[in-house]
Amino acid sequence: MLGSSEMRLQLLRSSALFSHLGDKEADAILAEARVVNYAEGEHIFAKGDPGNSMMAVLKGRVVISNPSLDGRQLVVTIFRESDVFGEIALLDGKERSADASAATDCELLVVPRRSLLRLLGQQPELCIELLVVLCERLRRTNEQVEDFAFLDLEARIAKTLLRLTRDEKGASSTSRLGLKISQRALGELVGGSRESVNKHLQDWKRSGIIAIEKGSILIRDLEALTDLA
Amino acid sequence: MLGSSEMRLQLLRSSALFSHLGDKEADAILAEARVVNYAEGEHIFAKGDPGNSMMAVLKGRVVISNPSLDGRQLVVTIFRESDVFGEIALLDGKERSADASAATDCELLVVPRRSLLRLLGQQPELCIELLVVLCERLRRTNEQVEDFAFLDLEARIAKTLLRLTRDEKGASSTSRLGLKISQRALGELVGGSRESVNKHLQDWKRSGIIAIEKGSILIRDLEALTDLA
DNA sequence: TGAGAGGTGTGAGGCGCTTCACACCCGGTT
DNA sequence: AACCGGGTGTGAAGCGCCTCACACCTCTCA
Repeated sequence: MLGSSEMRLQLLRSSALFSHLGDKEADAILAEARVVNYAEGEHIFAKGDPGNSMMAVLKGRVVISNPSLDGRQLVVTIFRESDVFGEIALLDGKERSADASAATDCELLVVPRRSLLRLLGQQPELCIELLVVLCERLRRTNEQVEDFAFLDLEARIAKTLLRLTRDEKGASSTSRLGLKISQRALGELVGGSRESVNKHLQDWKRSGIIAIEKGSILIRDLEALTDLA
Repeated sequence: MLGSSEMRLQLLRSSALFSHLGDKEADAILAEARVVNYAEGEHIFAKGDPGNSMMAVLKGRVVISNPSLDGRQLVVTIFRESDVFGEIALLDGKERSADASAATDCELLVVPRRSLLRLLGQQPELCIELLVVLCERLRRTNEQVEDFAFLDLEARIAKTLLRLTRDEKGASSTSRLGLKISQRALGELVGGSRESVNKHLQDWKRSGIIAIEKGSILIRDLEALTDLA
């Protein structure tokens, strides 16, 4: 893997958190960080584990989810290239607050606790950057609480459907508003059963709001969907 | 109000966020911060307002809540002496993410955005302190999402009842495990209707888990309540 | 003294969602 | 070929919670 260090530097820079780092600091991080690969479906860490590192996604997707006592899962977030996760446990030194596993084959940059803490003390810039990341996280999570408290399942499905297509479009400009996701996975995202998800999708199909073909969901009437959410 | 500046300094120091500040820095904050009083029930800020300040509670209680489209309220947190709130909007420069109003008469230290940002750049200590505060917030909010997704109303009521008594005991050591709160307010805390809250409380009263007297709730069987949550 | 406001207790009806059960379709395996 | 696992479509039954409606109690205030 010679010659890949410049590439890694680029990747590191592409993440919002590290974008303002100088060469020296970026090198310092890279020197102490490891690159780790995970295969699709592989476990990265579990809620309750000691959290002595932070990860940046270099490649692939990572699912963050919460397990319930009876084995169900609630998917909290899906992280992609240039996202950073696992900061919480790293910063306060407590347990990991959720499960993380690889949604696709992926490549992660693992930054150990000590390195990052030291750097934080020296780099107010980085520190503030991290504050902003946490703020975004907090806003997103607050919104989730609100959604669960105020919206019914139909609205929550509509909302996450819209969010997912927005995210997809931003990342890789897919030809159309098509979304490939299993209904069970959608259920885990919105906190509902697979069956209920299916019934709402069928309703929408009948009213022409969406179409379903080859296991992927096409949005036909974006406005109607926005109204539902 | 001459002579109160030392007192304010003490109060400032009592908050976790500012506990590690040197005299010089604390003075710097105090010089630019204002002390503002709010009467019980008074509005402090509303979701969507521009957020150009952060507050520390010197005295009293502040309720943070989210409004729904149909006028209901979900109470997210209750802050008390030495807590800090409103950091999110301050840090990322966006709108306030929730409503804040005075649950009791209270006295707040209002730190303007510019002062704090400047200080953050100079004081890595403070910055890291703030990171920890945000982490705690995030853990708490994540837990709320989980609760809404996995627990039924009964369990949520039990859980917040326990949390409230714990918080009370920590602050002012009340003689017994008594908790004075209206059932409507409890409903807003757990995301349920006043009637449903009442029914569960009645159930518990019948089974001897709690007692209700003079509009305040006594916990009789703490263990049973813990099992429910 | 009587009226009104705010908190509490309780039942009836209804809606949304879950669970269970079963049928179907498709792609890969043996 | 027969077979499986995983994703999908659909109905029946049941439960939890909400809304509505109404009664009662207590405190405050005119």
